[in-house]
Amino acid sequence: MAVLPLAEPARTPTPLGALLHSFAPLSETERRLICEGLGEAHSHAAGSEISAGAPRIVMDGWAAWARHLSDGRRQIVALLLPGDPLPGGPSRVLGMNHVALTPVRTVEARPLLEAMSRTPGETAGLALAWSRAHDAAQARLVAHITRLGRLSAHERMAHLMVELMDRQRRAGLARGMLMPLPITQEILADVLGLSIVHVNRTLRAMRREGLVETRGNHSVLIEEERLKAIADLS
Amino acid sequence: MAVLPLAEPARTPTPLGALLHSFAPLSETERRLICEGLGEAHSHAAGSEISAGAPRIVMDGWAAWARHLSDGRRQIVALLLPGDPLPGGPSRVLGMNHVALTPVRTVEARPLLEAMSRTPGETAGLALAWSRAHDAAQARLVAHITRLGRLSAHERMAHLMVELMDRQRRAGLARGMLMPLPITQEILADVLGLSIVHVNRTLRAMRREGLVETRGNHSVLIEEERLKAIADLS
DNA sequence: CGGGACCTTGATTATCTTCAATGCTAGTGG
DNA sequence: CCACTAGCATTGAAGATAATCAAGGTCCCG
Repeated sequence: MAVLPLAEPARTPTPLGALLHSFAPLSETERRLICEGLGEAHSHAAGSEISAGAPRIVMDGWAAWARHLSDGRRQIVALLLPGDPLPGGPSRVLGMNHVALTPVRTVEARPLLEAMSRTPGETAGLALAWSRAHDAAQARLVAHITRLGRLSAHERMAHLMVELMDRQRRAGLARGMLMPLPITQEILADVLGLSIVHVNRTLRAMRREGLVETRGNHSVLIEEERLKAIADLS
Repeated sequence: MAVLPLAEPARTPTPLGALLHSFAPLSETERRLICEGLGEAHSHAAGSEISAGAPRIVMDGWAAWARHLSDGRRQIVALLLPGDPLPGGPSRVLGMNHVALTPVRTVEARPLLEAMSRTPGETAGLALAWSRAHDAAQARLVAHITRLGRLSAHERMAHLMVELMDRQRRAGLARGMLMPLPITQEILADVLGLSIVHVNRTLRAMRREGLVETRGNHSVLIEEERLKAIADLS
């Protein structure tokens, strides 16, 4: 049996690298840039607010972009998974803020962005991937609007599960039909615009139908094709 | 009585000019550019789809950015009012499309965009206004998510009325508390994620409370402050 | 072992949709 | 001028969906 070649150092593919690579093929140079050309890291406790003066990237854990109403209601506008950028600028506009949903580790994105603008010739693929990732984030906002406006609770849940599977598969975080889901039902409720009780009942019904299956430590196994059918996705 | 000075030709302020001016003060050169530097015009019949290969600007009438589900349900993601840009690129992504809700007149935006990149020195204010208008559109998407996810039917309607008043006031289309509302209740339902019947009942209740008052030809008079209070807006 | 965070469940109520008519108004062709 | 039609608004009744209220239950951790 041949010994596996070790000349190529085992480069642990980070979620950011995998995610960008899923949007456009990256050269060796670009992949190295993604692994090494990142700024200062920072850890955020679960539940803490992430003040984003400069653009950062989520490396580990889940965060969210949320809006609070004065009576305590909360709507999560977007979930931020490993590999996703945290918009850097006017986050405070309209009562929006970033929250760490689990313990989160982020890094500064500026060095990467500067490298991209400094040597555009060598980072064309990276720029394309970055731009496509941005478009995908925009498309997710639009999908979220449709989900909240026109889908029932079951459909919303199915739709979200499919979205999360796609995103985590791109980032190399899902294996087969199994993916992390490290958030509470209360957070799911704030994403889906439902009450926590109704999220619980919806999940119970879906478990009974064999659509999702909780697998210990904050992971779920999903029946992707059936969920897609329910969510009216191709 | 002094004769009004006529040296300055009466420049009818277009909605586009007024809207951009509301985001950043514009020089005389910039205002002239907005009036004269626009591309080919096109009319679209009510109900027709607007295929946007190149970026265009709505000059008159209301359009929408909509997504259709396979069973006929429809969600309007954004309303496009006079002065608003129609995103030019990947509109077909994810089953999205542009629809004229009333008879609509649009013009090509390219000449204006080219003028901005050709003479950046003379169009700094215009560029700032354009960028802020873009940010505002993004903020509206986020507000729409919160509206659909966490507000009741009454709150949604109030919130939308306040948004439409603000937008039309900026574009010079509202006078006092009176603004155009040239869309059917069915379209309102597709914006707000409600059934047409419930929109009707919600409007009736709001009329009875004196919050809105229909004024003939597709116009409404609103009690802005009370609506803001209902919608949890400052 | 106690406490806290999270999940689960039943009972009740509120909100919203669906179904089915009816009315209203403007445009159309005889 | 007048039926006639189409599109839109309105309303009642019934039913589905989701929220709220109120208890437990489970699990982990100090």
